[in-house]
Amino acid sequence: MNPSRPPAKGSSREDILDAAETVFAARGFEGASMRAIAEAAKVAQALLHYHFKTKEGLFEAMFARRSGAINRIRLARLDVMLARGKISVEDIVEALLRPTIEAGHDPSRGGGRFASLILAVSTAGGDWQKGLVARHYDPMAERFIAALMGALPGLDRAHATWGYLFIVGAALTQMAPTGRADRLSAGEASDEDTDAMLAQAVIFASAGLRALATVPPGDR
Amino acid sequence: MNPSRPPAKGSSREDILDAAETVFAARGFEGASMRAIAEAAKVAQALLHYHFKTKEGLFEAMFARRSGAINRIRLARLDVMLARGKISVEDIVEALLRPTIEAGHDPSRGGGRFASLILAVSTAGGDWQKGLVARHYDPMAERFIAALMGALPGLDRAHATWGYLFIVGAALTQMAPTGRADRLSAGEASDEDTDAMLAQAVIFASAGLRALATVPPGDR
DNA sequence: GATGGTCCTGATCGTATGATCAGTGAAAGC
DNA sequence: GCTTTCACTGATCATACGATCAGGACCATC
Repeated sequence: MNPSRPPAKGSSREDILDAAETVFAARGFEGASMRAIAEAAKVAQALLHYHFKTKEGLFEAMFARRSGAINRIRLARLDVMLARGKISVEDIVEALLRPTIEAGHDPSRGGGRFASLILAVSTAGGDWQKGLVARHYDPMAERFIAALMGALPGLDRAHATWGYLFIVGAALTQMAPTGRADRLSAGEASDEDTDAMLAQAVIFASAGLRALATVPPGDR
Repeated sequence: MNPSRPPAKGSSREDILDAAETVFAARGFEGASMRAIAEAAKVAQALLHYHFKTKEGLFEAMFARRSGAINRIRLARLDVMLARGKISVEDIVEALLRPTIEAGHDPSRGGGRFASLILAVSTAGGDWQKGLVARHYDPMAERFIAALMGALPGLDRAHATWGYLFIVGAALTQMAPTGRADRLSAGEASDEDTDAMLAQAVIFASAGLRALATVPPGDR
């Protein structure tokens, strides 16, 4: 019954991570079951525990793999721009947002489902989930916040932080294809068209940042 | 053991909804158990099924109660402003965001935890959860989108929809007290200070909206 | 050709879950 | 005073969960 050739070495581990990504994104951490992931990966359930020990271990491995890939691209883009000298806010925002959208390594759909996962993790109450975000995203976030302050004189640390968080929140919530944009706009906007969404997000966020950078005398 | 006076009639039903709000917000839909909710409400677990039939029924009842209360306030504020004539974008954004923050009816903490819940529901993949958002939020959303278009000539339906969604996404993700703002800003911003956050959000969002309203000739 | 290691499986464990049901006590209606 | 209705409970059900375990297949190395 087993195919005579075992496939490329170590492939089942990646298969599990792929399946975990799909199932976790669709049903959340608690909603996803090890059985469903194993079935999606077409391996025995015990193999998940063999590779990742616990459900949390599997989740973190999957989370680290994908977020690491995205953040490497983000920082690479940022470094290229910084090396070139003067940067526009638009460039920074685009470097921050586009890699997440393009992160879908399955050809069919972009990284929208992973976006919901980040969102769920980053707004969750649990300490473990907070730790995940802190470990895997904070270092990258600090570099982008610094870059924003560099590009916009007048933007202090507090405002740059709020700006960064607003941008990520605004964009992340729109990456999952929920069909809500289509519904509310009577079809004139669509969350399937991630490129159009990103273009609007860049305009929206950049203007918002510039406004935060020019707070009048009495701010708070 | 039972107190001789049964408390104010129908109070245990509200107690259950209160407890459900707390537990669902802290652990998510799948992570929350009927047992934990019953314990928090200090009633027998079977009573939850007596009042709400299923776990989904309980969730929807709790969701409807809280979102209804928030949206009533939102729309009331909007109507007052519309009746007064000219409206600023800032007013609309504030009318949209502040009620959610102030929605905490427990004195200790604001509606931050409920914000995570909306977020989880609105980005979830399940059809049932999409339906929840559509039923309980879309009518209110459409009125605010229309108001935005009224206040900003040049803002068409598609852009107003994106703007609305960006605003809600940006603000909602910052309402849950995760401590992330404090961390990233080295203490100069805090997500405990929801008033400061809201002030920044209004500045950020209003500028973003104005930018979306003044898209040059070649848009997309 | 035995040994050891790695990848992988089927069967099974204890537990926690959502849901159901028969029944209790008290108020309301007649 | 009897019955009906309502709010509520403790006990229990079937199921699905995460995790574990003993072992099998394969492939090196000696």
